[in-house]
Amino acid sequence: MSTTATSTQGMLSQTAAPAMLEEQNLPSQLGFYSIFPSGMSSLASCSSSLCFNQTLKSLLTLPSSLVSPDPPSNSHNNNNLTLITETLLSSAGYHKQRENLQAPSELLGGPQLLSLQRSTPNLWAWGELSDQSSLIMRASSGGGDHGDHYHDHHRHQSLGLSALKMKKIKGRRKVREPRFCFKTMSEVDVLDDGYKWRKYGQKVVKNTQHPRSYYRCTQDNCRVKKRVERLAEDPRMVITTYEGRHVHSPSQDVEDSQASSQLNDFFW
DNA sequence: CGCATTTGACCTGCGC
DNA sequence: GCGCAGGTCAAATGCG
Repeated sequence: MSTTATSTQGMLSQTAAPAMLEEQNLPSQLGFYSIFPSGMSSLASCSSSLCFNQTLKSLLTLPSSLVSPDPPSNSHNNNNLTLITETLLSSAGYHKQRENLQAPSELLGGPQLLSLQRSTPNLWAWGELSDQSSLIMRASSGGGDHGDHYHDHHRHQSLGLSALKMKKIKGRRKVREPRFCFKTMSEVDVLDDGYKWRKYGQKVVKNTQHPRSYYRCTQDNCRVKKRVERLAEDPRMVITTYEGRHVHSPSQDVEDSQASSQLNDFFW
């Protein structure tokens, strides 16, 4: 089902034209940011893939210190994405417009190219990994999800980790990598973001027509994952959720790597 | 033949 | 405690 988008290799330069950014209310109680490059207020005026690439690559090349405070000062108030968007947009010449919040129906029906979503409230706090067992977990999994935890469990058992210690690990709240979402209008599911991904699962989510696909970065030691699904209310919209930070620069064609090298000094 | 994808099974978390 | 749903694994399969 998934196909790779034709590669559009435009980088968003530091002098990019300003855009409008709107925060909108959704039924999910999550804040969505929609980015409209200047002069491109409708889908017809811009290739969605191009817009996606431009903005996403800029996001992916932000200094990690700006992307994710580690740990965040308030684990119950995840503002990582807000920080991402505001920092990125100001540095890239975008500006934000909070006025005229749109209703959900307008959001779904209106012209939009790409949006960012705040991470869900991160109840799996960052700041609580301070003891030895937690450090083991983090070092081995990179602070992974429950799947990594599951394998860490077996790994630790094989290494002879005491049952008491395992119980201590299991009793801890897990750590989640920083996450953010893009909502893109696109015919293809997997948009080119400069990184190479391997699909490791697909799941039909309840009450949705379209399956959710799970991808993992193919780079060794890079544990970044992404989920790709189509919006139930509007199958034209693709929701891409990134989790984690890349520990390498994007794998790209020669000409593209040259074009993007300026911003790839910082990667995650 | 090697690598990517598919897909059923399994595990964990969460709500009731 | 139980059942459900989401997320991941890994063997099977497909493809270049």
